[in-house]
Amino acid sequence: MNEEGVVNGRRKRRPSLRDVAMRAGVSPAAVSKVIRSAYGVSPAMQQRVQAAIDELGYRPHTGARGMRAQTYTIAIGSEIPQLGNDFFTQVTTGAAGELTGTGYQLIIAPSLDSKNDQEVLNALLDRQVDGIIAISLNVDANALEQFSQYVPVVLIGRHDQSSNYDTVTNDDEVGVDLAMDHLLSLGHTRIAHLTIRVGADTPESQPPHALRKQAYERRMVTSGLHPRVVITEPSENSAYTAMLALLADQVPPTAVLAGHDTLAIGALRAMAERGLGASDVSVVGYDNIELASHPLVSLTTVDQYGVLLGETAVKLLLERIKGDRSDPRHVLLEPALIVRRSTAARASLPA
Amino acid sequence: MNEEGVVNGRRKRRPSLRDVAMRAGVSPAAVSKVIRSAYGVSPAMQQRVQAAIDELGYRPHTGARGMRAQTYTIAIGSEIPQLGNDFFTQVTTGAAGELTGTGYQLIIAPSLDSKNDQEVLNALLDRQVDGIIAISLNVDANALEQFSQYVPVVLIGRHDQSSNYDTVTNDDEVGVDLAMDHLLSLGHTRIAHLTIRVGADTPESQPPHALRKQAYERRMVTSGLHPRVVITEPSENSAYTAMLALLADQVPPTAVLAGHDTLAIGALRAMAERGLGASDVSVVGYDNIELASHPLVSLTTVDQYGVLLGETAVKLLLERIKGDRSDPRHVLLEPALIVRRSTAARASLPA
DNA sequence: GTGAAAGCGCTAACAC
DNA sequence: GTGTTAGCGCTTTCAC
Repeated sequence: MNEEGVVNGRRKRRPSLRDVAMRAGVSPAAVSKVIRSAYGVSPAMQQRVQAAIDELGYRPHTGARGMRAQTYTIAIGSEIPQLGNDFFTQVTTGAAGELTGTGYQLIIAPSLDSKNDQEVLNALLDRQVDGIIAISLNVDANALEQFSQYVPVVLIGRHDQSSNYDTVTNDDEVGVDLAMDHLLSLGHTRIAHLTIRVGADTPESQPPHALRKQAYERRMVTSGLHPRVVITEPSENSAYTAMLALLADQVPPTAVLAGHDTLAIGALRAMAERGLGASDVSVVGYDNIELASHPLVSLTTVDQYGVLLGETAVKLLLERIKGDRSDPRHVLLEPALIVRRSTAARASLPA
Repeated sequence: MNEEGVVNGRRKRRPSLRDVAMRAGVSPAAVSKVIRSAYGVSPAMQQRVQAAIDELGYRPHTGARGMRAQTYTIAIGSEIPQLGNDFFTQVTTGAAGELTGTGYQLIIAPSLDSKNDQEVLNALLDRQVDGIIAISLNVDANALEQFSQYVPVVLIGRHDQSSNYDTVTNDDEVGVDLAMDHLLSLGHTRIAHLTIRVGADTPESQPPHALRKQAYERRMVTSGLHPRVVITEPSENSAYTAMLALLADQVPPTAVLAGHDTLAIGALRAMAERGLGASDVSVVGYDNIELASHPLVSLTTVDQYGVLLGETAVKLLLERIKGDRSDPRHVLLEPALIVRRSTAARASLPA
């Protein structure tokens, strides 16, 4: 079990390109060409080299490669709490799927908290990744402009209008409209919006929650209704508390549009405690997290198609990496409304 | 916005150690010593070099570093579906926390499916990571022995008894005993075990689900009861279907011990549809995923303390990396039972 | 089509 | 204490 293995902590060296060249009796340059399947190698040479590679079990050293060329590594930067988010898994699945067979390896660089978000991107630059996908990172547009000078960057979920990096987002306006259409058609008029505080952002960096709020307000006004926005912390518990307050109001809403599913689920909990159902107060979320589909929750919500977002992000990166494109793309994908049991026609009891 | 920026796809080069040396008017070796805070640098030298580093915004090139020394990168290898698992997030949080301030960066290398699990580890070797934490990967003990000849490896959640790599696991036997104690004390006797198929493993590689099943069977037998094992696919939906079948049985169980929380939650869904509660059939899960604590679910479950597992794994890796240790460690941590509302005393209705 | 040689950015061994 | 040198593993001219 230990022959040639680890001897008092000293570790094995892997065969290098030189080793392969010597074994095959050819030059290092020839081997390099073969592993890159570059032009100018005879079939015979290809054979000999490949044989040596197989015999030695040779694999290229990514770090060394990265010094002259690429590392064949695409990275997703995100915060650790996001990892548990179903939306994140969807994006990752899409990205990994799109990369299969390309020779690129996907890695995820998690940041412990928002203070380290920028540092994580730096760590990726240090490691010479070929492309970066950033998701819900607390990094402003200026910093992203800087990063994108060194490596192609795609931002997911934010509507920045940068000329140096690309963005892929769902169309929050459409998503909100779908949700509002649904609630209005069910006869609701007192529709409140539960959302989170959004930092003072430049117009460059439009976080989704700001857009959703604007879309909500616009739609309420054009429908001749009064917007009612409730700000809460981004936790289920805060939403729960906020909803309790709303329900205790003199004129409580008959429907709630939540900024995202976690808030919606907090609201549902408050309703459950008060013994209220969907015909009393209808609730719509945003994101279609896994819990939303659970029969005990059954939340009507907007699905952003995370897998598609991930696939698209990778496509954009590969275009830039190959040099096929240098002008920015800002892709907007259509979301869909998933109707479940948390919404129902308005009960015609009170005025 | 574009001065010195990206010009038709060509990207900026970052300052190198040489650039810093020239700027400070010293030798590259001196700069190298400063950034590694090695011995033999005068305070004056340290000052000059640091100033140049700050002015240029210099950061070391990880790939180049890795050619002679380390990459200061620790990697977690896992399958994508696991990312959404709260247990995974816990482990990652623990690992990242333990690494803060050490200069090491944590990355996650996700494998799209179990066929690629070994390939992901190879990709990490190619990238010269300094240590690997493997979680629920479909890689046998032999392969891990091979990998651990090149880089320190810690396996989480499996009870392999390798002499070359370390393991950190919760004590599945204790966990099952805690759950069984609880169910037995509530008066349950017809206790079924819902679990997933486990590959034909060598005795070397004991996957947790095999151990949990064995512990369950042993405990049933020593209690004079008949074990009843139901195998299902590892999805909530399969568990749901399996549970429906169980409930339709002539003599349905009064309690179910699930191999993990997702199975338990599937079982709960089946019960909810049949209008059954905890006093009809009590359900215990394993892992304490976030959803388990949700008031609408409230699942009694075994908590493996994922954060602690992650911290421990990193400690073991750092010991090996520093060369402090070369003999294997196999750490077993005590889990705890979290009692919630999915378990209750057995209703004394039917015989 | 193939090989020799230089160099990517860094560290380690050794002069000074 | 500081600088010089060689070389890690690879790619890339550029001769041949």
